[in-house]
Amino acid sequence: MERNTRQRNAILDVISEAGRPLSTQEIHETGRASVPSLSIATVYRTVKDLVAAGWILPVRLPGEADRYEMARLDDHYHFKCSSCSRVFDIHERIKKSHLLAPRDFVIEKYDLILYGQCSECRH
Amino acid sequence: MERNTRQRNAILDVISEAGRPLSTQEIHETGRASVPSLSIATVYRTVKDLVAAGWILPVRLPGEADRYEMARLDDHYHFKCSSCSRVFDIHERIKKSHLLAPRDFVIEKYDLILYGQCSECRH
DNA sequence: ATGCTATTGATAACTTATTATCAATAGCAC
DNA sequence: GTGCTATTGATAATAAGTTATCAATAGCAT
Repeated sequence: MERNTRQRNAILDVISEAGRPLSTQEIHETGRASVPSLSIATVYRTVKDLVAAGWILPVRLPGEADRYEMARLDDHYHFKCSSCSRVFDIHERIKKSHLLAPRDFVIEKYDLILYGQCSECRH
Repeated sequence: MERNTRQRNAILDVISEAGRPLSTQEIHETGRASVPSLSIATVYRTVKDLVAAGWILPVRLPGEADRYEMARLDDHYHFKCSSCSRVFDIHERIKKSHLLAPRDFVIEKYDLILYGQCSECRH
């Protein structure tokens, strides 16, 4: 990541303006608006570099390819719309004391994923 | 699933006695104790049939192959041990009212996955 | 016990996501 | 503007999990 290319700028712009985790396909399609020649290979390469550099984080859902979003410090979880397949960030607080396991298990972290209809699809 | 074979009995026995979701590898390895010739192809075929018949359910974790457990009616969630990679069922109750999303989102279901050290690995 | 055929075991083929390859292109220091 | 070389685009290759193929085997009805 030594040079400042149109492709990299486009990819980081797409991710930072999305406000939700994007798949490599979504990044590719949206990025082509500003760089029509953008290759899926470049998306994968750049995403990999951005993760390594700590700018973005992978969002993993069961049975699905990774999505990516800007690295944030506040913890949050995710909502996947069953209709449009888009994933949204949920910033509502959840009390960790409600996440229970048997007393002899030590909880280090958790993943909470909600599924349902997003505001645009629920009609 | 017309005939009652040693392989199918072994596979269903392994899953029903495990008490936790098993990967196809775990089913294969454990099943070989009773049917040494058991093929991984038979494991996949039988698991597929058992899911279709409603006897077992797939348990999906982010970035991992499906595991399988007996179909149960009570809802529960899962705990994955970061050390031994085994997944356990957690039957502690969680109040759904604590799972929040923006008011214009409709929640249909959720997945909660805890990660940490199981009782055997926490030492 | 026999015969039909569902099932099995071994392995090739496939799938989907991701990475590697390499000639052509384009940042950027000069 | 030049030249060096990092980066790109197109595509082949890879990886891991799962499914298909097919001859050999083994349930089970008779």
